[in-house]
Amino acid sequence: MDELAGGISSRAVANSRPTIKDIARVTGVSVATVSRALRDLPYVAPATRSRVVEAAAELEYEAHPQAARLASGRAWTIGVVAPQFGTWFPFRALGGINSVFAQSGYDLLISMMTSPGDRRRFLADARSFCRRVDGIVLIDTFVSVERDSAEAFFDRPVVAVGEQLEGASSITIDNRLAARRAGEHLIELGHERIGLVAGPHLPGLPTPVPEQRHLGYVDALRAAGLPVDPELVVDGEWTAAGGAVALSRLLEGANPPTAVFCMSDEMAFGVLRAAARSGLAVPGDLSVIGFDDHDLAGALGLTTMRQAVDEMGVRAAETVMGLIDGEPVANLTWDVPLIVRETTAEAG
Amino acid sequence: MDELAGGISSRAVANSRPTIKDIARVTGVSVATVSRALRDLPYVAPATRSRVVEAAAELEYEAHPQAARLASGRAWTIGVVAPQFGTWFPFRALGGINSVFAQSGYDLLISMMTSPGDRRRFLADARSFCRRVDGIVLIDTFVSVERDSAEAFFDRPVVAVGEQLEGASSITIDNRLAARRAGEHLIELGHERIGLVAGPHLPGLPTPVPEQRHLGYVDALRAAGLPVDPELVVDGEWTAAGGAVALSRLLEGANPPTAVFCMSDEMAFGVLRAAARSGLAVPGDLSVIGFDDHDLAGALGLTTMRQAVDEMGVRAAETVMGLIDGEPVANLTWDVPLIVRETTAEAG
DNA sequence: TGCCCGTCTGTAAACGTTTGCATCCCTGGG
DNA sequence: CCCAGGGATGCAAACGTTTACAGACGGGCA
Repeated sequence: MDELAGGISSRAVANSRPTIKDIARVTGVSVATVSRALRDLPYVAPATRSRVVEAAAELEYEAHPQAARLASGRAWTIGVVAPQFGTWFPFRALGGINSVFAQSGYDLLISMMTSPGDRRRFLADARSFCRRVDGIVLIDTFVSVERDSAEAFFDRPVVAVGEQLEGASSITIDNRLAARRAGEHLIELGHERIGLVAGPHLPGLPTPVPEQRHLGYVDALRAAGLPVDPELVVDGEWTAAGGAVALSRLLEGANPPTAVFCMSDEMAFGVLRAAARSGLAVPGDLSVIGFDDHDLAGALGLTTMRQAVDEMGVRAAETVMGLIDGEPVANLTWDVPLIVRETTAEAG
Repeated sequence: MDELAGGISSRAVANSRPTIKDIARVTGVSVATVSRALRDLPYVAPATRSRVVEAAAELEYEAHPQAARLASGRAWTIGVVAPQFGTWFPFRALGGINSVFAQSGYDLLISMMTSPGDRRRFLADARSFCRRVDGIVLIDTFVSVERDSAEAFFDRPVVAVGEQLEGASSITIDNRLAARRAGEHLIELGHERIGLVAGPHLPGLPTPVPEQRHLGYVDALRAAGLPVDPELVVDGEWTAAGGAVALSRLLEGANPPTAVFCMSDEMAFGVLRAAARSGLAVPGDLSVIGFDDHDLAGALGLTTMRQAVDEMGVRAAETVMGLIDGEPVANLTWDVPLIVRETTAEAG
């Protein structure tokens, strides 16, 4: 305890930096006026304001955020909840979100759910988390599976990325449609046997994403009058290593596919590598299409469905700030364009 | 203004949740005792403590962090400064750091420097940043280039990842030695013409990393009595795309290399792809070694020097907490083991 | 028996802002 | 000339904790 009190940081804090009181004394106005002047509120005479601002600069005044937060009742903090922090998606989204808040005066409070239990635990005592934030961005949290109303549960403005939630704004993509488009691209190239490297359910994360993309894949086949062969659907574990294994399994079949749609780029990278190892030329012998437009997809020439994650993050950040300022709830669907690169070609 | 005051969030806050005062009233003790009981401080009778804890649970009391922060003078927040947030390294480190703080009661305040100007701007007014944190983790910020003392400048405990800084703890790797090891691995396999795909200086980020790794590469060649050919050193832009271009340039030379050392795995991925495109077998015709052990390196079979970024992040987090609690400054050098996979082989 | 000391508890003053309300002054219209 | 009204400012009460300090109480020891 003593150490806590006497540590480096408290000593530094104790070396009392100037407060608005000091500025008030120096300029001869009240603290109220100083506070108003410094925050650009109305009802401050221009002359007074400039005197205050000058004095603040002179004294090297720095506002004390904790005090302001207590007094104003606003946390000036946005909570971000993201799962599987090891993977690419939430990182990118976080980058986009951060770029907005960095300039807005809001801090970010991040709650990352790495292990299966984390999500349940977060949901269990979300209240203390909510207490410290003014708004919440949910990234692929799939709260909607268990609760239908965000308003009541979080008691804060919420924007959900990846799902729709009653009482919350949302930014989603149409997974089913995007997957269908991916399938159609391969079909248009003349492929008739198309493998699907699917991502499984992650333990503790009740995402509907795999189903939706699977349905889209089936939609494409059905619409083209192609048979749907369950042997062509293999689990890729959402990882590159899993993707590699998945392709080998696909190639073991009696009638292997000439094209493969992967539910994520990371799995597609594994497929690409496994193809090279098996001596299959891509796209000569095998066409491959991914999903995400991962950082490395461009450099590796992977044809894919682009999920503009950072842009979605930026929009999510802007949306939650809007909600806080009273804007109405809105649902946004983000486009998922097909990016044709060099891993897909006409069926041989 | 009215909207701000009347918005969703402030209304929610205004619906006053129970405070320690309420607990005090219910249990019939003073707020001081409640505060002590709830924080497990000594000098509280067991019976009293349990009554308080029960009442808190009953009332669904949640502490108000802002108030505690103001009163205690501690921010209960750690600042993390990271550059180039688009790349793999800082993300991973952040994941490691977060995993520690998630359970420690500290929040994270992240300052990401994306554009070249960001770093200068951060350094210019680091004071307001420092003001709101109890300790700082610097990831590859290279403050040491311009300031020599962290203590004086930041006025907070600092741990630097990737550089050493007077008055701060540090977690670094020996870039020169690690690069030398990479070179030696290739030399041991019998290679004599070894290309170097180098990362350039990033604008606004004065890192000594490229030089160090370049020196290590030269060390290895010199120690083996091999000639150092400047034509074998090419810029790979730190990106996969740049790596691909770099390899093509290397192959254009009169006497192309039989092996390539890349200063990052991302560049190595580009090299791998360019090799495949040129019809070069890896490792048959060309050996490739990277640096980092990127998430995808394992799945793609890349031989590399492992930089255990997440572990370094974890250690950095623990270290900064230790500093806050009065532990002395310490410098830690992390090991960079060689991970042999499938992209390096005996020179043909 | 008296004293000291350690445990437990309460009182009240911070912590540094924000903000509702009251006040004063000045200007312009009737 | 008076009064309404709005701009500019000050006063003081929050905001919800933490913590220094002071008492009260009881037990062990001289």
